[in-house]
Amino acid sequence: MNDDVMDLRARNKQSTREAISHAALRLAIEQGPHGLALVRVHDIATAAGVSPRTYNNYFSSRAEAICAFQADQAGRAGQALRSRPADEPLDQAVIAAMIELYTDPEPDRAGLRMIMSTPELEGEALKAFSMAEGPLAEAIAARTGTDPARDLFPAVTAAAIAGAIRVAGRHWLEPGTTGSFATVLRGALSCVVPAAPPQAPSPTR
Amino acid sequence: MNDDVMDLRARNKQSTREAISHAALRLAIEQGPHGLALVRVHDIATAAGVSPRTYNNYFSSRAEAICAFQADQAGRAGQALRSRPADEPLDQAVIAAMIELYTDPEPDRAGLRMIMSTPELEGEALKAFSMAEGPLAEAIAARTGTDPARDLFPAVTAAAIAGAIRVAGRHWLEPGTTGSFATVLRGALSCVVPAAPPQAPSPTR
DNA sequence: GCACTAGATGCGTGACACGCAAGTTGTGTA
DNA sequence: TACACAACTTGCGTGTCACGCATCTAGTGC
Repeated sequence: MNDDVMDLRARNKQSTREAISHAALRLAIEQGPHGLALVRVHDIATAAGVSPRTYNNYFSSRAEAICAFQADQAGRAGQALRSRPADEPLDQAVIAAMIELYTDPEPDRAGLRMIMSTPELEGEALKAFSMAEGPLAEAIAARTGTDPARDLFPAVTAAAIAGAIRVAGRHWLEPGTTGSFATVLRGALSCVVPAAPPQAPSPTR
Repeated sequence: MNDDVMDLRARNKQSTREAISHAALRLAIEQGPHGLALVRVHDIATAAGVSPRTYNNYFSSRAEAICAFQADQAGRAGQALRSRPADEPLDQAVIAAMIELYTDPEPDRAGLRMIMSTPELEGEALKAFSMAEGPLAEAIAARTGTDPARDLFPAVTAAAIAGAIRVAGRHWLEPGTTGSFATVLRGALSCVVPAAPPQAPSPTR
């Protein structure tokens, strides 16, 4: 996709981006879901070692900065699915790919709880998860030999996968839930991902 | 749910809310997806016949006001599913209920395009669609006799349904798509909603 | 008819996103 | 190595916004 060897510029850019989003998430966690308003842009920028103006060059809202990690991770979903062997059934490939992507390492409970149970972050969190949908749909279409422009199956399945991951996360955060995130995720995904697309493609036009 | 007879206060409140959200959506459509920033709070309030301060008593952001109709509609999804006969298979009930909810009347293309293809509105639009999930999950659990606290099936399916509706909307807006929204919606939903929950409930703990 | 309460409005404040222009640091070339 | 160019950072100024608070208005119930 892109060179393993990035420019110094690109690497600096990447690392300040990570510094900002990491600082934003850390400060948000410190204040908790009810004190989000207390996390000022100035604090995030200072904690990341940049000026407030630079923070705004990278993110146009606090929510975006806080959820950047989730968004980046979701953006890798398509690639994760493509890396599975082509002869694997769709459901098994999806489950294996998503478990690898989302449990290596096991998610940080505090961070996940922050972005998933803070009303002000809800929209941005949904946006982050939905970033997986486009690439996922393409990967599904490629794997199943369906034409995404004519058949809704890839896009719908991608949306269902993103939704299942979200639901799994929410459930995993509930008090009393034992078991690894991988187990929960497998259970959620197996509810909605078929082994193969339906024979009669859904008509679209 | 609530009395058919609302008091005058409640009716006024409801109509003010609708006036504001309607004005917000109308002005947004006038400016188009690329001119959203030109829609000022003051304009919305004036168009709705209230003061800017009152606008803020109802909505805490322009996006929220613009997407209020979608959010309200999504909030009725659970009720729509419950109104289907109890002996109908899950998939047929869901499809019938969602088609009734979302095609009576046929959606307004301009409005739907506005909220679904404007980046600044994306988060709020996703939030609006996701408002269907909670009630839908409860209705699904009730219909299938599953315990939502122990089985992920209802919540995952609800999320998949919301996602399918979203994808159907996006597809229906694409140029070159003929056919009613009902047709597209049926095709999308039939990709992910099973006739019955899987025999072995997904383990959750 | 009257006291009470929910909602509407005006004002003031703190924060934020972003355009602009200047300064700083990395890159490719002679 | 030196230099010209491009990318990135920063400070400043501006317009907008969300919201707390106090006040006024209109609907409700006795």
